[in-house]
Amino acid sequence: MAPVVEVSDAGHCRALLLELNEQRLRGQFCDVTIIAEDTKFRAHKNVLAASSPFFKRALLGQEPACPSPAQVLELPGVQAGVFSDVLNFIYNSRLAVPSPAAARALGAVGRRLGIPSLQGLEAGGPPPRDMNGTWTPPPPSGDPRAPAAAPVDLTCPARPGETATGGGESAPTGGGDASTASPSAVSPASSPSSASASSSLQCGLCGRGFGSAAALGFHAKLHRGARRGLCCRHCGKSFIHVKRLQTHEVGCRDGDGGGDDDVTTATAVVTGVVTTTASVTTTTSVTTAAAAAAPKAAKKALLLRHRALEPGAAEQEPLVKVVDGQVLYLCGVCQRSYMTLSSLKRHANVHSWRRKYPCRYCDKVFALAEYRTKHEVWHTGERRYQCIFCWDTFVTYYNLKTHQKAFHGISPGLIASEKTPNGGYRPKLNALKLYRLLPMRAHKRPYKTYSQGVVPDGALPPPPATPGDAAATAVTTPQNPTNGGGGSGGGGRTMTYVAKPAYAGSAAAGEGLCQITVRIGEEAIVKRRISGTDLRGDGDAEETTRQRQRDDGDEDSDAEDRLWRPYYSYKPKRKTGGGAGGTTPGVAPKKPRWRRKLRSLRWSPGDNDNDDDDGDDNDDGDPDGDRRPRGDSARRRERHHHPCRVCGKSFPALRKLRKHQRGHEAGAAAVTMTTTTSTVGTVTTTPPQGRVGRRPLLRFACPTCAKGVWP
DNA sequence: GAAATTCCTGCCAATATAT
DNA sequence: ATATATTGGCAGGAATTTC
Ligand SMILES: [Zn+2]
Ligand SMILES: [Zn+2]
Ligand SMILES: [Zn+2]
Repeated sequence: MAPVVEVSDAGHCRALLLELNEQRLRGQFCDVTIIAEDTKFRAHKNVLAASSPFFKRALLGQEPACPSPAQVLELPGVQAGVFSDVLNFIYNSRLAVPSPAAARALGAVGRRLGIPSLQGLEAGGPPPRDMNGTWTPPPPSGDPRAPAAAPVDLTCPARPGETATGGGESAPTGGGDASTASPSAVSPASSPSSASASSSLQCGLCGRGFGSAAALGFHAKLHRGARRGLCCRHCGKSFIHVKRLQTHEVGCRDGDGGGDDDVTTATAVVTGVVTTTASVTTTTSVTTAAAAAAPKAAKKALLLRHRALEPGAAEQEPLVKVVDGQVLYLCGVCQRSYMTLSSLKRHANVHSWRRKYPCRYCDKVFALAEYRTKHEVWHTGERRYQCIFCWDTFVTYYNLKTHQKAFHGISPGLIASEKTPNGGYRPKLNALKLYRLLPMRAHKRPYKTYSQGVVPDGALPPPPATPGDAAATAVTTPQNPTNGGGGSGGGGRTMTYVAKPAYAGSAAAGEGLCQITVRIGEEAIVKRRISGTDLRGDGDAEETTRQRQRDDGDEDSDAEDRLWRPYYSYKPKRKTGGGAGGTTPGVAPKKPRWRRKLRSLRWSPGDNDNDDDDGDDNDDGDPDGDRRPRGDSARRRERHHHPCRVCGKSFPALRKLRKHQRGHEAGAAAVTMTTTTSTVGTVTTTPPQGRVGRRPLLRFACPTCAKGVWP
């Protein structure tokens, strides 16, 4: 039967797409993150899946590279700027491509994503019709051919066979809306052909004409940041936040009048600072010849700072000075000095951000690989730090140390290594490790290549291992093979460390709850004695650990190696006067370091929870004004977790936990301990039955496989 | 103000690249 | 194959943030 009224809105599709794009740009309802290079793009799964068979498959978890439905999808080998264009096309059904090279890049990505309209851009060849959606590695990119072409205006043509009411089996592409009518029929943005006619509403960048100021405004917005890599128009520095890019561009434009000889000015300023700093000691030489030029105005300094932020500037030839025969490498941006060139180069990245290290699990990006690694444990919850007294495991070194201080009375200074005035690590010669560092369970990323291009981080790893479920077979290469014992200790020394009772008054007064005997030499022996309260007769659990050579790449022996991992590292002792004082003796008074921490966290577009915070233009010296938002939920969960070792009750703060535990101490006279026995090779273990002063079983971590539940 | 988290840097093993 | 260069993990204190 015929409908009474038929409603149709020719502009509906266009309006819908406009709104979707607005939402994307605001980060609203975004439910997927796409990573291209090191830039993360928030988008809508629906839209992506409707536009690209590859995305459809990947987001359904049907891609080989992505076997499970993903919230985060990485596109190895796709340039961020190119993918930004792809996204813009998907969400706008049109795109202005500025150059033939860009068109080719766009076409290549379009082909791999299976977006028909983009495929045709690639190298002029006929677009491959069938796209199975499988992600293929990027072809070697050096294609110098340059088919001449004016900036391509790519407007998604109507799909053949599509009707105005849609209804194709596959969802329409991002440009599908345009298919409802010919593009020229859509009201707000008219066709490019008609565009040039109305010069009043014409985009100054691409020449496209628009039917309304609003449409033009919207279009212009896409040009501005359009998330197309978010690069500064003046210097090319890339950003993740539009606001930061805009702020930067203002300063960048202002500074650009400075001319080209600013580099020498820069070095002059730098060396000026150097002499000031080094005047205390004896500065012998400063390379990087720079005639002392008159320092310019603050604007110049700003420019200098900005120049230093340019890609590559921070990595340029290092300033070197020699102080007391010691070569120091100076950062040209912040004038910090480093003992090693590699330290300087590593540091330089916090200025240049040439390499970026995005978190696998969230939108954070880091300037150092190590920062990222440390951050990611908050997602995985992996507990690698294991106390050798109680075998409890901890996520961070800090947690371990806090635990050992609180529960075993170990003062950190007693075993701490020396630090250089710069804060660098200088291992104590006889540093005893009273903990054990379990190997990382996360799949190790390949090292970044030398070339400046950032190596894609590879396909996403398998779903994050939950703290309890990783088997020992997942162990990667053992780390930190501090093989000091073999060298010097052949004779075998015995050291005894007596730890205090876990709680005052819990064990017999004055008697150690734990006693560990460490024999140093070829064969390491760790004795663990639980005095007084031991239920097992002699109360002596002994472990023998032998240093072994690593078998690279052998998974099985890796897993086994874990059992063999020495409990400590030994290095020949260097006498320090101190002793039991607690504070590290013999440590030279540290040079006060009034240096700011350089923010290395960045936030991706679409992470709109933080956009409000970004608005602050406080000039705190932070180049990008990054501010860490109010905390990450996962981290909060972690830090709010302070379970009582007696009853297991959790407390948000350690203070409250301690207060609570004092209540236990009154009745702690009857503390009972079981012996935990390990024999190398078979690892027989006595579960902590009825043990007081331990977490409940569920929280007990296996010392060998770090499983959360005791077998 | 204390606790927790992040930043930092010397050192060095692991890895990438050059020869 | 070896030699050299670079990357990243680590300790543990400083700086900063959070409670
Ligand atoms: Zn610097
Ligand atoms: Zn993260
Ligand atoms: Zn412990």
